[in-house]
Amino acid sequence: MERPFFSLAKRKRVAPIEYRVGDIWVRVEASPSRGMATIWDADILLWAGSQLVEARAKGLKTSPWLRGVPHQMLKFMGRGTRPDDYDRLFAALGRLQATNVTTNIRQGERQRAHQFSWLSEWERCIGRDGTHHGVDLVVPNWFYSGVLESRLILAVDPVYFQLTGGIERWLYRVVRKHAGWQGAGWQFTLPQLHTKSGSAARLSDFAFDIRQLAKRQALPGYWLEIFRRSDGVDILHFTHRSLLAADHPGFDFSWQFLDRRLMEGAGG
DNA sequence: GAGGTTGTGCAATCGCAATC
DNA sequence: GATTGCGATTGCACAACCTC
Repeated sequence: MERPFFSLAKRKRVAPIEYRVGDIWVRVEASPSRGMATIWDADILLWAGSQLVEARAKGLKTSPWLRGVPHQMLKFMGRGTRPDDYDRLFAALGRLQATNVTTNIRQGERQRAHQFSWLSEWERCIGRDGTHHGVDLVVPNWFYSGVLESRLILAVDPVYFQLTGGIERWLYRVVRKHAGWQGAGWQFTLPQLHTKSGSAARLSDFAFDIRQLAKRQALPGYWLEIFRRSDGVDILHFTHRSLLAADHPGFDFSWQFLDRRLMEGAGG
């Protein structure tokens, strides 16, 4: 998810994402009518993954076929339950099904292209009397096996659903993956982050947004700092708050307990 | 000319009260 | 508890301007 698989914009995006770093490449193509799946649409995949993990934990039989109640799905994702929210949920399902991803990530030792949609299919279940019985959806086999075999979906962090900005959400995923429990934290140049994000914004706009996030310390549990390298390139450095020096203004030991609980939840 | 900052448009999202 | 209506707010993308 740290790769540019989703649009970070809330507006409809049709322009494809092209990403290539070293041997790894990703191309995401959107349906002209529906637009590209967004990072908010990806919440549905988190819901699907959590349903599969929960069912397995209860010893229930699982399959790529899932049935969801829209109201419960919206609650899970921390959304409202207004008519607009239901419409957005169905629009999101459409975008996930219509967005086409081609990549060579997760191909093991072989280098070959893998093409897929985020959802194989979905449909609203409406009875003869017009009553709604939820939503049926089928997740792709790679997603299904990835969730059950290799824990593709990490613990669903409630903090994540509270992040409203697309760049915020994406950066939080990057920071959680890379900073983790690294004592010295982790860092990327802003051009690197811009490329990784697939953002349609200009580098200068993107850099401005990142600076604002660092200024606001917008990522819960992590301390963000920006400094300029000798060659003039800006660097974003991030560290888990509980790993900062005790006299550091961003030090907060309480985050250690919260994140440990989340990680234990992920690990089972 | 490149990169940074500010302002604007507009779709998406939110807050809250009312209604079913 | 779930759904609806509506005004307010938010935030992404873009353009214009500024600074170096």
